[in-house]
Amino acid sequence: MPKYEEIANILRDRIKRGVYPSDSLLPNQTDLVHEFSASRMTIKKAITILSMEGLVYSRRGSGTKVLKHTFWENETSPFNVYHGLSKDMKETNRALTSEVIHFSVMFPSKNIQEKLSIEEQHPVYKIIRLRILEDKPYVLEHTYMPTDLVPGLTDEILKHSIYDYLGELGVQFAGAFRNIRAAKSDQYDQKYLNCATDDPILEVEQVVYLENGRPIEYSRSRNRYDQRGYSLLDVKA
Amino acid sequence: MPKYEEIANILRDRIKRGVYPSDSLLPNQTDLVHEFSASRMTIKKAITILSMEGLVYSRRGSGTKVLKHTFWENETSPFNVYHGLSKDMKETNRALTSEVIHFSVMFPSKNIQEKLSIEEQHPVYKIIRLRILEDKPYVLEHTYMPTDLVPGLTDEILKHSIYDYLGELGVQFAGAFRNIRAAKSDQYDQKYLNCATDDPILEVEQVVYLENGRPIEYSRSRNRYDQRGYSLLDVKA
DNA sequence: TAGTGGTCTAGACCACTGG
DNA sequence: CAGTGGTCTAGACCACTAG
Repeated sequence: MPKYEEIANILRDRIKRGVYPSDSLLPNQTDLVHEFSASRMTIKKAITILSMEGLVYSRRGSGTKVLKHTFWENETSPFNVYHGLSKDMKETNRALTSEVIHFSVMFPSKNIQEKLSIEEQHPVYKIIRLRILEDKPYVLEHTYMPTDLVPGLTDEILKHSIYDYLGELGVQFAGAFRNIRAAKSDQYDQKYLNCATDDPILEVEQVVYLENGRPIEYSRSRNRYDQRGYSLLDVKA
Repeated sequence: MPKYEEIANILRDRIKRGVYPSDSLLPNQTDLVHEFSASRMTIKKAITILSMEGLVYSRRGSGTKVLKHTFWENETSPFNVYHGLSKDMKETNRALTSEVIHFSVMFPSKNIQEKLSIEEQHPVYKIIRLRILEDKPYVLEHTYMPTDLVPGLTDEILKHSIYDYLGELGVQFAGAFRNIRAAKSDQYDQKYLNCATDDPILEVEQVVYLENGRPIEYSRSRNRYDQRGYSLLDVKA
């Protein structure tokens, strides 16, 4: 682990423990340089991390202030790259199971071709899974993945975690692009998510990219409106 | 403007013009050091910006690759800090008007007190505005702001842009925290957004923070589900 | 093994804040 | 004015990738 991350971890810990209380100032960077035997560039990098997390705010001339973070301190997700629902839930110790509703191989439609940047002859998996959280229907996921990027996908894997399997394959992610919107529930949603005809759906459309820039997943997640939201933190650059 | 931003701008421009095509490699950092007469740390910082924007991806040992960015290249919003709807729309040359439905001063409820980190005796503005985009109802905004942070707010200002006014006051923002969810439309929504009883709503709940860490705005934006979505880009750190 | 990007340093100068 | 954080440099070492 890089030194700047270690320092960021220590400082974050002090903030959470109240060693540096809300509205107080962090020690100035030169002091931190001495404490951690690091260069100022390194200290600065550590503080930048905390600043991206919304924990502190630095201003030229006046110092680095610890912000009140009550609003998001008990958020589960650290707003970072997607590792699949299974991992999310493991971290919070909530039982997640999956029911495979559909699993096939097909040639991609125009839309899927565009989203996954592939040609018409390039086969893809089509997967529909119902994710069940603590015995209640949670999300209905429609997923498309190029077959060559995920060799050996089986029904058994789908019942557990695709992302665990991708981890075993040594796949590395670069990032994801998402669109979030509200939608009316369709018959599929009503049947599997067990929702009323006038219940809305929170749809998250997502393309996940690999390190080499190739899209590995295009999916639409249909979430029960009363079970799932999306949180995000925007920090001035 | 810092040197690393200037360099990032030049590189971004070259990528968008196709001087560095998709899937090709950027010149290595030492070459860029010579071209821009900068240190490697500065070049690295410039590349980090592009990487945060999802334009390139760097890997130790193999170089920095230009990614395909067709999926989000025509996105309007650069996913950064909120500057108000008015500014968003000015940039895309779309006519936005506002109808002030409610404007009053009140003492905050428990919920508002928490969200704005203020006491019960601390008065706030309560504002309800209907934003109309190109003659069609777009968003119904319920907004609360501490009165002392926004002195001299008038009906006239609300008809145009709060954020323009805050700019005049010299207010500086630090960031925002948002929750996004789907919801059923209520009578208010139906009346002002002109939507059907079974039309869903995309609700964005938001707290905007100042540089000094004080929340300046708590709002709930009720968006017509067929007119507005939310896009975001997640990049591996 | 050669070439790449990631990290780190020590020191410098500057812009800004606040008394 | 003194003290703060923001930027920048030149050079160094290391981790990783690929031929």
